[in-house]
Amino acid sequence: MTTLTWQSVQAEALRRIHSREWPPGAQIPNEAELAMELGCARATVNRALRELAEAGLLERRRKAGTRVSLHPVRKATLEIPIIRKDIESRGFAYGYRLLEQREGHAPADIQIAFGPPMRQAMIHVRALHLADSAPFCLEDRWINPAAVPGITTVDFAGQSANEWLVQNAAFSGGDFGFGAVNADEIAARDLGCTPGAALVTVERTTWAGSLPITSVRLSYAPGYRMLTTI
Amino acid sequence: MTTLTWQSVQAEALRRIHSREWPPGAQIPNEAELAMELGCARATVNRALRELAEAGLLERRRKAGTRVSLHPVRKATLEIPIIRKDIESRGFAYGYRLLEQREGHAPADIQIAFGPPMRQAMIHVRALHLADSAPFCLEDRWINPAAVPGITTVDFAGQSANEWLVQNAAFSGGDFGFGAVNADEIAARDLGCTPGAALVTVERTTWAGSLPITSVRLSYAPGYRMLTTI
DNA sequence: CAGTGGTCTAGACCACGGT
DNA sequence: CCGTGGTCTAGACCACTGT
Repeated sequence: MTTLTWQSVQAEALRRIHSREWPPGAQIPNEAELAMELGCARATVNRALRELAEAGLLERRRKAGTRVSLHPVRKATLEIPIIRKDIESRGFAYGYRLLEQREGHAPADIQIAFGPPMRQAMIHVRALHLADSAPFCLEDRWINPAAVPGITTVDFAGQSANEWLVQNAAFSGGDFGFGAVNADEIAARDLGCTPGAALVTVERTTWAGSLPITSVRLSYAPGYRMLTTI
Repeated sequence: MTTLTWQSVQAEALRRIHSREWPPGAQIPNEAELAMELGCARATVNRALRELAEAGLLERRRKAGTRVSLHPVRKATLEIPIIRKDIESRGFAYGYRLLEQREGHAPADIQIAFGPPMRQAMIHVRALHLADSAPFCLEDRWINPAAVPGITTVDFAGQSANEWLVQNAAFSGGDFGFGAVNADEIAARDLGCTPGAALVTVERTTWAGSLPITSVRLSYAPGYRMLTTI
């Protein structure tokens, strides 16, 4: 007998879901029964179904068993690469230009994102990422110097704050937001687009435990799209 | 002795990564060694490290062992709820209005998204999703009737195509993209915003195997943001 | 209380891919 | 070749939760 892989068990479960053999809302056999029916160990069934549950196709609860989701919440995983990698993977040459680096006090919306008011001056960095010499992405970043010792002496003219922080500041997690804005005069000038153009914006605040490290807002040149599969 | 959970093994691994005990780029002990050191089974170590590898923090290769990623590609998971659920979870009352439903031939960009040219007429649906009676999201959808038998007789005035399809068309996967556009005259009128306003757009094409089912473009009213954590 | 999923274990075999 | 991760198995105990 050929031993089943968890992938084949998962494929069989997907087939039954798609064929309506297990219709939406229905309860499916429990792990022990499936293992016996398919001829594999329960752990294999568990591995297969666990992933489907994580993907939102199944809902599992102890004692209540496993059901096919009525309203599957599709989950798309976005990869958040370093901007340089993003540009290079699109087949362009990467370029970088520091626009501004100074200390100052963050505007209210950044302070709110950081939670407790930061009394210390923060570091403000504005930079432009280029793809084949064309503006690709405008970076507007605030860094909490208290979270990153030694940062006040770093010059971000040669290396982007993005990459420096990845290598020098261990972070444990972050918030991530995504939206659209009309380019203001300054962004339009830096990105070489018309004022009012619709820009994709990505905002990210990263933390080391409960200590905010940095908050960055990326504005992408018009036409930028993020792609993934579900 | 208390048995370790895979979560605690994972937490210990994360601690070593964040503390630079396992610095970026370094090779870490193999599974058998870690299992012995921590006092658990190798399968437990495997489960813990596999998830970290999936998250992009570790890179694992047979024979070569496991290394801490130099440039961790953070992966953010976006949940793609049914629009009604999205609106309700934001605390608004959901409303829906069908704007247009007819048969016709899709524009070139949709046909390209669908791959092989669709010779049969497709169904075009335009609808508006409302949050507390205010326009929230404009839906522009093309449906392949060959993939969804019986759809030509469905009236989407009462139920959104979104929900009808979820319940009646099994799909196996899809492409997902999002970007930003300036509202054109029509979108501005339907969404009640000014022409030129920056709108978040989500485009999704879903498939049943290799058969395209539907391609939808959602344009969200100004101010919409998608949020997640990494 | 009892059924179900969640997890751990010890051992085994195998696939991949550096060397 | 052979070390390493990937996976399967059979059995066990436990945590949660519906009844």
